Amino acid sequence: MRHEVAPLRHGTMRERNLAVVLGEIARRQPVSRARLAEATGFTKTTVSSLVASLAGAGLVREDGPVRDGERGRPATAVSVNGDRVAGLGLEINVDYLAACVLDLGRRIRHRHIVAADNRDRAPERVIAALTGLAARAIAAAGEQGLSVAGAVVALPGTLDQGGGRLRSAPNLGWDDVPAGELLDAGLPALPLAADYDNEANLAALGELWFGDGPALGSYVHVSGEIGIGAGIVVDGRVFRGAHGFAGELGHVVVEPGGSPCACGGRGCLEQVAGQEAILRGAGIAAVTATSSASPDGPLSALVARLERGDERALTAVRRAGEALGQALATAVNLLDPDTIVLGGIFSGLAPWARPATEAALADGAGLVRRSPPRLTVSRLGGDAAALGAASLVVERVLDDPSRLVTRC
Amino acid sequence: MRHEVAPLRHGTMRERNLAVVLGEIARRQPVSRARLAEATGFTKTTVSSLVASLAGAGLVREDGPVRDGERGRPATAVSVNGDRVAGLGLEINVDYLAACVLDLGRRIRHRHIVAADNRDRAPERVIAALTGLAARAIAAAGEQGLSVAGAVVALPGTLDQGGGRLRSAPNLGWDDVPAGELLDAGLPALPLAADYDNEANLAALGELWFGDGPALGSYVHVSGEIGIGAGIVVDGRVFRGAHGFAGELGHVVVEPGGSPCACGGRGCLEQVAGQEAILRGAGIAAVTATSSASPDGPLSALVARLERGDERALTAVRRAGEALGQALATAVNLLDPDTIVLGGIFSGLAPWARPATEAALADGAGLVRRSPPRLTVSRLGGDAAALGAASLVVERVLDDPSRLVTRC
DNA sequence: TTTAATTAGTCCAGGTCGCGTACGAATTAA
DNA sequence: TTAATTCGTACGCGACCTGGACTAATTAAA
Repeated sequence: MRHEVAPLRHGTMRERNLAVVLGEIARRQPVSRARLAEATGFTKTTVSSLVASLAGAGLVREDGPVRDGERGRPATAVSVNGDRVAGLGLEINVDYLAACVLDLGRRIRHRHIVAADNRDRAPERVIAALTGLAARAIAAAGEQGLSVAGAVVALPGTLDQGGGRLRSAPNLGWDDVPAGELLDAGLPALPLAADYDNEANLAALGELWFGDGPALGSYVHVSGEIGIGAGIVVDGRVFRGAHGFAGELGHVVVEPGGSPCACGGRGCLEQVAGQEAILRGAGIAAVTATSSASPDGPLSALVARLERGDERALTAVRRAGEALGQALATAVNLLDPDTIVLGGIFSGLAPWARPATEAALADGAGLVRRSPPRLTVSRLGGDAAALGAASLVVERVLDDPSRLVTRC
Repeated sequence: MRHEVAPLRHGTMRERNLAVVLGEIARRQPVSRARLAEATGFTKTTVSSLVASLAGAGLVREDGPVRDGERGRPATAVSVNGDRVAGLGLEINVDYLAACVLDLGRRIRHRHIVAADNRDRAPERVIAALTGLAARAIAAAGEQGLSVAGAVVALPGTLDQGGGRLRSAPNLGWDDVPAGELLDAGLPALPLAADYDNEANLAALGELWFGDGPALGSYVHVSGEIGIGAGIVVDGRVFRGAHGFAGELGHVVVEPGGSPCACGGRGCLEQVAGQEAILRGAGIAAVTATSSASPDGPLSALVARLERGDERALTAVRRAGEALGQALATAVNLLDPDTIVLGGIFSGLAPWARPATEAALADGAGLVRRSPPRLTVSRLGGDAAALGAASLVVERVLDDPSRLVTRC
């Protein structure tokens, strides 16, 4: 099975070269055409032509003359134009909906989170609520002179590759919902087709652009919520496996023969370190659909107990951290990342869980590599996936601006 | 961190298009230029020009007229020329050296395995022996009119990305050996630079071209020897992780708190299902460097006991199979492959180990995906990695023939 | 047997796009 | 004011794909 290689004609060449120059501008802005020519290897002529196309599409802007070196004619700096094109990120999660708009400079231009218990609500109604949010976001963007190029939607469950069909979302109580179709029907037409992805994958991308950034290298981002997922990012791209189900960290077995899990296995990580398991272990009543109207009610109760030194809570959280470290050690042996990022509930519990996680990680992923990977804690809030989704739109535009450049 | 996108000039376009046409020829051979034009979307003119370049380099051959449809002028079929260019695969392993030559049609033109206990032998001497094998292989290819385009070397240990520095090869007793440099010095100059990779990765590729082929989809290939490694192949390409250490299946923990492992952990898969552990469990004396002059001496002893129904041996092998299944379930949850391929010692032990492996796999990797991946057993012999290495050279030529095409 | 239809491959003009050199523009140093 | 330096553009060139016309080789029908 060979990786499909597409025929290259002049048009494709131009498209790719637009992306090359735009990428270089994004990386070095503000930057002169002369520097771009040096950096890319193109001639100044070619750079000028490409920049002109990009400027025509509003993707790039001239910033006026800038003295670069000591002598000679001053350069006209070119930068990514953050005031014309934007990306829309949407998220459906268990207890909220979120939308955010990012301009091409990845500045947040609009951000709206609506608390709402979506468990066992009809998918159609939830999706209608989301498209409403989307319409308001697009309008808000418009008021700032931004036109939205495309949207990506984060969904909390396993998706069929491509179509955006939500195969199962246990925490939502949804099963085999054609979320992609429903959303395609409800969203306005945009230059780029809408895309759908797992919440864990997009939260991981959010970390790349709004967390520690490129310093992360290749990393595994744990998004612990009621379930535990992991987004695997290699070289700036999400690793999805053959069918898009890669990164199911929650069902790595950490206690062979342990308590049964809904997945059919026994001793899965989720049974030890999932939100419900931790709360149960800490002696806090399990959350029911009705009792959790306030988003992190039970979690803040847990944190309160931890802060006051409650032994039972500490033990439960430490055990969860240890189990997480064991599962992560396995992931490190198989995936060899530079960094592990703890997100979701684990970022809030990190002060108490992290030592155990780090110890277990060092234990299990020691000598094969030189050293275990760095362990960092996410500083992102609940809508990390929406941010990641919007970032993905921005990345798509930067990676292939040709869709927005008028052919001449 | 954006994926580096290289500027595209006319030359690059031509290079890529040569690869497109050559790939299509390889996929459909024998095939007419007219069909190629349809399949690729190029005009007939362009196809003719590209085919002429490829033919000039000896990569492709005209096969004479062939009646394709019912009416009309008969086509001249074009095929990959298997008689001019070849790839060389080399392998250093614990108890043998191997070389093989593959023509562009992936037919084996030369194959030589030399049994030799390389444990604790000086790296320089082993590498000198291998370059001797290589010289003979290149000569044998020459006698058949084949010129060797490049070589890939399989090494049994963890490698630094790129340079071919062997960081550690515990089963060889080698530590931080500049294998790449030594081999570069000893091998004759070839059009393509020599490359180095882990034995497990290359054995996995061997499976792709000499085992079940594309039907495997994305897969994890287990190469159990004294250590246990896994080659992860997604979309026809090896997944290496950030530093090239991905796929260390042997150090996945299957018995938390179990027996200590050289890696610093406890209860690693290798401690339960590695060759030494199985032999110990079956009551067969552990292998020492001197006692294993005959390659699979102790293993065939084990198989003999299994065939005669020895309880102790059966128990050890079943336990190993079960542990392997547990580790693989974890790998499935994280990597989401289509298929698992059992290679190395596990292919010989499959009749006894497989049921336990399959059960454990189904247990741990059940409901998150629709079903656990297919489990198959490799039919390849010991030099799977050498075959994979030579295949990789062939794949490189097919993926980028421009190096061999004389610029005009 | 001739004629029309059909399919394969080549030839030649044309268009796109990057390359290279030359040149004008804008600025600093002498 | 003049020379040096650097930036960006203009214009001709060459690489390479496109498209239509043309030749070649064969089958089906008249």
